Amino acid sequence: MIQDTFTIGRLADKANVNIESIRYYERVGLIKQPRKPVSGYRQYPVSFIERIRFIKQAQTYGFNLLEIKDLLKIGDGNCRDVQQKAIQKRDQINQKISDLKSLVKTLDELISRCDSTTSSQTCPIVKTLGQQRMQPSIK
Amino acid sequence: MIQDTFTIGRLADKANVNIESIRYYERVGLIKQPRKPVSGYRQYPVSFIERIRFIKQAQTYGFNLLEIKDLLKIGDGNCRDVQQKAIQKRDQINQKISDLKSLVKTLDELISRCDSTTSSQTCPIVKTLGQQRMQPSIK
DNA sequence: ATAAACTCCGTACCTAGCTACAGAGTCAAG
DNA sequence: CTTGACTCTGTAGCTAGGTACGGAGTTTAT
Repeated sequence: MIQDTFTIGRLADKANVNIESIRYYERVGLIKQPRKPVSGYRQYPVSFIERIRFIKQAQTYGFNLLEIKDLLKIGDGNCRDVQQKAIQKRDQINQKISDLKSLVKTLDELISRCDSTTSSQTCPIVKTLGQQRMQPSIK
Repeated sequence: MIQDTFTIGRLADKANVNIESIRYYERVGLIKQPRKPVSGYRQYPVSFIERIRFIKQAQTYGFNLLEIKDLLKIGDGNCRDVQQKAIQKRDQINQKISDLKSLVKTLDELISRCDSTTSSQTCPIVKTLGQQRMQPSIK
């Protein structure tokens, strides 16, 4: 018989998070409580593994749980309501990408020529991103 | 006469952060205490504006203060010691970029065709990043 | 059929990253 | 030369995002 649902412990294991984190995500509305049939034990379908991994990944890109909630909502079906939000998110992410690219470029330069030039007075990494731009932080 | 140093309040203003944050960054070693001549008031050179903005920007890309400290250290001169670290950082950031690109791609698709297709059972955004990869989180 | 392992809920605790406050000293405009 | 704004240090408090714990019920391996 194929295992098609997981208990919370198995899920936590598969998604590589703490059990308590899962219950926390449920509490704050990032995942909804699955059915709890017989005993009261949560029965998670496999899809939850991906969803939780997504949450974890997205965090490392600088999204907070509220923003992640938005992203998940966009993916969760009725995107007509959130199309505008999707566009904003996309633009925001594109901005991140281009900033990160400048950072990589600077790192590359530093990596390849830090043998020759010693101690430049001005820090090039900081200069890369330190300019005023202040994206309006979509909420 | 040209204004070439700032008090903490002016700096906070220019860099668009709270005064207390600046003192906090000092405490945790992200910026070093500038000279405090006459009165004990901190005198910041202009370069600190960029530095603090950099810290703020970097945070929005998912770097924590420790990682930002590393990045700043790389930029701060003797990069011979930290060249290896720079390479790791670059690779880590490149990974972020490519993940974010997939996310943008998915968002684009959703944006353009969510009018036609209604309610796909599987969430494509989650699928994009939810796969196991687990970059080893350089420390 | 019982012990070990798992889960339940609620609440309390923890760390990172700020942010506020108190009480005292300093500066600058009128 | 005073009054209001600014800064000092030190310490306390706050929010987000978890993490741990206690006491009770459930499941499973033997």
